[in-house]
Amino acid sequence: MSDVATALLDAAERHIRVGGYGAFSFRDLASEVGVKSSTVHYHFPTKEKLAASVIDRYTARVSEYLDEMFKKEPDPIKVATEAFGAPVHSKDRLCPCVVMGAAIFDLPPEVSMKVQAYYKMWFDKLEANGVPRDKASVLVSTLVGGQLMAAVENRTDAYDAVAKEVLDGREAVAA
Amino acid sequence: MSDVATALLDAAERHIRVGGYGAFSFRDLASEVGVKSSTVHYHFPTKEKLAASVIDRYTARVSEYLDEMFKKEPDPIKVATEAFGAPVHSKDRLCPCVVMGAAIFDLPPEVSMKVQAYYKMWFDKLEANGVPRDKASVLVSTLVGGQLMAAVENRTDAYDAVAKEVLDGREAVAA
DNA sequence: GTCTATAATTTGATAGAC
DNA sequence: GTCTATCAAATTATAGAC
Repeated sequence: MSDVATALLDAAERHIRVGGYGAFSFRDLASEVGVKSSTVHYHFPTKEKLAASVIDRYTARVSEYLDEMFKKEPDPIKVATEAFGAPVHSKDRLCPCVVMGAAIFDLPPEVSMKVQAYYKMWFDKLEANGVPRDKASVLVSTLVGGQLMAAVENRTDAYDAVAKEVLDGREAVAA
Repeated sequence: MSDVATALLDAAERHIRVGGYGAFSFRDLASEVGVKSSTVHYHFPTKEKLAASVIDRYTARVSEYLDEMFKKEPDPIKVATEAFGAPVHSKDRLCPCVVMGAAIFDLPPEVSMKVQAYYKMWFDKLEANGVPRDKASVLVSTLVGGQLMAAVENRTDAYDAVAKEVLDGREAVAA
């Protein structure tokens, strides 16, 4: 992957985190990276492929991050609450798959499949670490909602409250 | 409110539920209602005002619905899980304020304020029915996430599982 | 209130030179 | 690989006739 292609994916991911698939144009990315829009088309033939590449790369990155986390922290609930909290506590604020997930029925097919694959990655990873599929679905839903509401309310601690509730509930079950 | 204006709001709301603010144009609405795009501008001067009117009307509708519900059902958790479940179990599938909330930083100011006002309405209504503000925030987050993930997974029961968890948790706390 | 017509801009995408 | 130049289409919005 060339430096330009990487920079284009970075720029696209930033825009997607803010407003989803419709929130960037080839010219936006080009001007931010310092090339022309035809150069973007050289690296990514269509917008659909570009967005799919963004989510693909993002999924791989989070997957690796989770593998690292699980080596140090055996509690999957703690890992999940921290992972979904990371964008909230940074300037990114929202996961690209939360923003795009809300408009899943409006996405080009390749992109919606990649978004679904991101969540499947999560469910597989949680299952491999002892969380049954149905519990994983509820857990991810809760943290996704926390992320979204922290953005809407513009309060980091709206997410933290959800995370605390999840962690307390786990202890209650474990006890 | 004229019949045409109402039909335009209906059409806009349908599109927003699928893909948010960017998912419709004046021509889309016009052709669906059977008028020309300039007629849409007669009723709503700008797209921002139109979207704001959609959310305004939606908030008022849900507010009335909640008042009705609370007359028959005193348990606010049950009311909330049913209310957020309604779009999931219909062809609407997503609340317009869930879709738009995910892209809150990308919305025109008037629209993002209306979306925030929708959630404030929820918090006020829950507080008036005995749910403290911080608990309300966690509850709404969880149900919003359930709605979003039911769409992503394309399974109604992804929401139902979240709703069940919320209801079971309430009983545990109440016990 | 609704129409025709159009302005001004932006969009995704392509052809072809270098 | 990157550029200039361009296309065809779509967008929000306005002016003015009826």
